[in-house]
Amino acid sequence: MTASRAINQPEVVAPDTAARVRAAAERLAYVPNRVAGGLSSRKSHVVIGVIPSTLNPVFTDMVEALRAELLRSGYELFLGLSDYATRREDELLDAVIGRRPDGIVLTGVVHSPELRWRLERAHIPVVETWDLTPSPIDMLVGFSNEKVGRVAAEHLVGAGRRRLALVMANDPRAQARRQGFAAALRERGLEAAGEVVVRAPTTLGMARDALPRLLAADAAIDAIFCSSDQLAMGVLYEASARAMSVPERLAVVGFGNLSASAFTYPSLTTVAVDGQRVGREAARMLLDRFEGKPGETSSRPRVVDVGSHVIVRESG
Amino acid sequence: MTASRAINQPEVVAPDTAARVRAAAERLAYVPNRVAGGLSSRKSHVVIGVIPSTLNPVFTDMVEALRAELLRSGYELFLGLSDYATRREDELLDAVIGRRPDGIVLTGVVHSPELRWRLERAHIPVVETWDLTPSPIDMLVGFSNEKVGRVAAEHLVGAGRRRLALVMANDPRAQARRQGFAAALRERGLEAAGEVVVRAPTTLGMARDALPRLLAADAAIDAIFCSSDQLAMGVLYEASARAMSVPERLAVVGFGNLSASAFTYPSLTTVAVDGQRVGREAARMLLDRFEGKPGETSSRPRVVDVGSHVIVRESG
DNA sequence: GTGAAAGCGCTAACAA
DNA sequence: TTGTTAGCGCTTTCAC
Repeated sequence: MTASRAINQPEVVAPDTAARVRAAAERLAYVPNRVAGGLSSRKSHVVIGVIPSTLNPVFTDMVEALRAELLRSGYELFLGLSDYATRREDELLDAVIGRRPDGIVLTGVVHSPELRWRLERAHIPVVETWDLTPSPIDMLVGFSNEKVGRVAAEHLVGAGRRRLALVMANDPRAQARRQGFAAALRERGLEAAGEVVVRAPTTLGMARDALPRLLAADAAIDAIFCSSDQLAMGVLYEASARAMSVPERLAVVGFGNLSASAFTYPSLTTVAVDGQRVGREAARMLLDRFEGKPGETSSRPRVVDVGSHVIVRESG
Repeated sequence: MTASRAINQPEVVAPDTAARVRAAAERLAYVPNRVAGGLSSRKSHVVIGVIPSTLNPVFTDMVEALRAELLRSGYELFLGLSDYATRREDELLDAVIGRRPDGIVLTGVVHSPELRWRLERAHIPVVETWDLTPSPIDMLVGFSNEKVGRVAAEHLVGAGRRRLALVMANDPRAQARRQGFAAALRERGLEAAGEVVVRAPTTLGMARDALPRLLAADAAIDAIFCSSDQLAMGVLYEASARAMSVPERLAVVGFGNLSASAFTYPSLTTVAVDGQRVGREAARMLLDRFEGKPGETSSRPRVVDVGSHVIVRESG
């Protein structure tokens, strides 16, 4: 017990006792077993984040900010990969909950009912991210994907485009963006001039293939909205290969504002979300909860909408 | 105890007993506490992978293959981010070892001496990846970064290029590629016509900035080798913006063969490594070790060199 | 400032 | 097929 104290709160132990413990620990290359510690104290100092795939760089800013913020308060972040598959997410979260992390950060708000029920019963603080819903499991930091689609449509129509096409991934959040885009067009008496849906995880190549298909259906399309900057880059490359000038002949708008998007040529117009803020807010919500005395209601709101906005660059 | 068995090995329990346990578990939304289970059985069924950053997509294939292969044998993969910083890696690994995972997968072979000592003492199987070293901590699946640089230089010189420049990240593996490149040039009586070193984690923008700097130092450079495809894409964009034709005026070669690299325009010549194989081999080495009876020597070699090769595409 | 007792939730080992 | 005992490595609590 004295050894435990010497390591975790050296100040309450006599200096020479502490020194002796330290020396022994050093000699034995002792690494505390935090599994046992966590089991006993019911505190793991671990948060597990679940993202669909490391392939998608759109989550990078969120993850890095989340990690940095948690770290400052002595929490470690580990990542699980759900592979864009609901079944896989269920399995993964069984493992995650079973590990009793102090907090869980999820991407997306669409989960199986069983998962939801388990998460609620587990009494582990959960932050859902990257989308909005009227019925979050617990806490939520997101934005309206539907609005992202609307904003993109409004921007393109406002810029005089009339034959607008879509290249969309098939994940639920991308589909929400699609819906918003279509709704905004309808309100203006327009409709989409074409659409290609690609399967997540997406690649640049899928987007390159999409352009000729859209053109075959309607050779006069003058704008394309893609569900991610990655897809938009693919369209940009294909346009370049076909010597279709962007933005004169074709406007291209993406989503996510990847760190690369400002530096493509032409640079990419995109609907941006402040990923760092998502990560930071999520971390703070969790940290608030960790510190809160039981029964005390936190001052921090449990739902934050970080919004989104168009960043106009050269591509449209 | 019967409940424990009913959940973990239902076949050894009377059918109706098992059914009653299942029903109760269902009703209570019981999720086994794998922390306690792991503490007791000394088996966590978790492997922790440490990568520098989710930002760098070069590790994606490795991570996905590693995850898939482990999953098939009932192991879960979690990821920790080391941020390209040795100090951070030390802290992170204290947390990792403290969690007593069944295995650890590291990227890179350069670690602090204390870390090495701790890892050895912890008796947790460790696979280092993405590089070679004569003195691995335990197991190793990698390739020679030095050779990657050589191969790139040989390819470019073989293609008639004579004024070769470099855009390199400052991480140890990129620096090894640089050394190999320089050595191969020296052996041919050449030397690098310019070099820009950028700080990891790198961005496309850094590479765009690098091109004018190289050109200012030597306007006649005819080839650039970049330490990653990401940087190479930045150079490609900048060349495009300056209307420098690639590959006629300037050859560009990257490293990593990102999924995007085949689909850029012009498509990117790169030195490729089979990341999936790295992940698969690492997983199998670990699984072999997990299954091995103590004292039994595994049949699988402890060091695998997966090699690297040039993929010639349009950019050079 | 130090220590002894109990227990976190589970499983290994052995007994019935 | 089921149950009992002990203990994984630590922290909580309380006594000294």
